[in-house]
Amino acid sequence: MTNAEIALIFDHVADLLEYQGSNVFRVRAYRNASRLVQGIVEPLATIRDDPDRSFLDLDGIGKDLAKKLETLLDSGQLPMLKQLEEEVPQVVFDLMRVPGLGPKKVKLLMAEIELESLDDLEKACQDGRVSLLKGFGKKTESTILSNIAFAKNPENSRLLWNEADQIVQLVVKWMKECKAVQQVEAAGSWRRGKETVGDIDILVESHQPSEVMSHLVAWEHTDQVIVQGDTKTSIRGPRGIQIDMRVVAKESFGAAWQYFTGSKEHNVRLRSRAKKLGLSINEYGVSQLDQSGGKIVAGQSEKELYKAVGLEWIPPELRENHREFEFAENHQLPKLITIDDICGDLHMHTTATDGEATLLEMATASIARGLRYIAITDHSKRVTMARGLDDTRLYEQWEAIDQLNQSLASDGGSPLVVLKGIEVDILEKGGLDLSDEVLSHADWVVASLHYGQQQSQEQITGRLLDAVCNPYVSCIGHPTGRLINRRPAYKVDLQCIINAAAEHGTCLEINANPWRLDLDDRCAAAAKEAEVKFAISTDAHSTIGLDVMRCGILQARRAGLEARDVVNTMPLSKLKELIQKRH
DNA sequence: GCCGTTTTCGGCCCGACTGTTTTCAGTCG
Repeated sequence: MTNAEIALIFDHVADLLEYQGSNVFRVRAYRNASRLVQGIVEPLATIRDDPDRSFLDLDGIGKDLAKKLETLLDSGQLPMLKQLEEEVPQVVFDLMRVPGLGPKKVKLLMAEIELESLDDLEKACQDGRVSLLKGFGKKTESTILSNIAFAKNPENSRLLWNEADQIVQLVVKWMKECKAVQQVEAAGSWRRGKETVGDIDILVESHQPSEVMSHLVAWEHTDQVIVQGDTKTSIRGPRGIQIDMRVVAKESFGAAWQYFTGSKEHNVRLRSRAKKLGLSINEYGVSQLDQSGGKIVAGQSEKELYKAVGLEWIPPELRENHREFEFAENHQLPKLITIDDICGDLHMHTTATDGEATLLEMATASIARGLRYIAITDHSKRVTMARGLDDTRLYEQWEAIDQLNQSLASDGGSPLVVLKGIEVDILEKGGLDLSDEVLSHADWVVASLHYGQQQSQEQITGRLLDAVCNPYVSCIGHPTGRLINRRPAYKVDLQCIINAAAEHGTCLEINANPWRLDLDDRCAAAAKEAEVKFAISTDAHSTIGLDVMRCGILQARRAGLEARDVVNTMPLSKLKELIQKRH
């Protein structure tokens, strides 16, 4: 039983308990446990089998949950879940996912109306049967109806970060045009750089909140007003995404920005920390709990808010209640990598295979973006769909690269060095698509797995391990193969790959393509722990594709990576030394 | 269900908005 499966089970238990009206803190304990387990890369069985370790050492796991973990690992089942599932009909889960319906309302609906599907509820609303129930009215009924329609549309899922970013830029620009607005910042999961964004949070400083609200509502992209109050307004904007806006005064801006950035778990932890210090934090500021009558002691900036509870300012990308509090307390926060640290890009394609731009165009675009070196890594021959390169065509490309480098250098002062690379395919039967002899002449070799993704964990791990151990392989490309919202990762024992990469000095890639972004943050954090080095690469198939580097940077920051963890922050001379050392 | 240099029992973050209530519960973030 994998960690992900266990996490899912705990989350499911939490849903069921919540529906049954169980103690909210008990529900939270299961949710916390689910999150915790999800964040652990090594299999839980490893912890169980280690005599020096115990589940009880995990923060949030007590006697009961430790026992349940054992049961799950031993039997693959949880008797408690079986019991709960018998008590709660399946349709409840669909109902709970409708915005505006929580456990209480769902329970009442289930008790009063015979419901076996979401369609049944839709019909009941249309017939006016829902508005007759106690606590429901005409307004609630029509809200439910439109929310069901919204939930049914598969287009309305979470947006990729860069898709959300485009909308963020639009709405921020619009709000800045409002005269009543002093300051605008985006917050939420967009600011934390999450892979996907469910809604957009915008914070505004103003003395005239109602004018600010009207301005948002009047936006050409506003499809629907969900709520509109004195300090808070929510609308549905482009692509159905919900945009929440809060308006505060200057003295509360930092506190509100912190609150609105989240994550929820980070905020809960922060506020309970404040409480222990005799302080209370809300979105208006930090106040004293004692007899001073709630005197505000901080709130204008995030920095002073964190300082008030004895912490260094924590970068948004780390605010997930993982280890950031421990780091901030001990002045051990990582100095997170920034886009300005990047000197090169070590994974991109050209028209020689499935890229849209020529070698020269990619080089020119890279110079324009301030890069000092790039590696051209087209596909190898196994990737027939992309017209992958065989030995002959690869050598031809390398000759062209030599010539390009010469002409770049002859222009006086070489702005860019192009490395001779290849994205060599990791074959289904094991081994690589090109010989060691050929690979030994490359400057940079990315080894990636594209075929046989349905194989067993043993097979896939074995194939990747062979590649990691090959001295001519510089880096493993997109190490899990997942496509966000489209395709899950292939089955691979990543901890095993990480350990081998650390031992052999092979880099692991953080693929900056917003659909990929693997290694993800938790796996990258585990790899950093093992002292693995990373390459953050765009895998660009066009000149525009080079611009996704910032998405990769965000993922790296979420993993707590620093410039020194990432090889393409190095000057070329040092990078070459590193590659030579492996051969 | 977890947790403890103020606690092994009694806490567990805090506030806005809506609809339907006639003072607030439910939901959301």
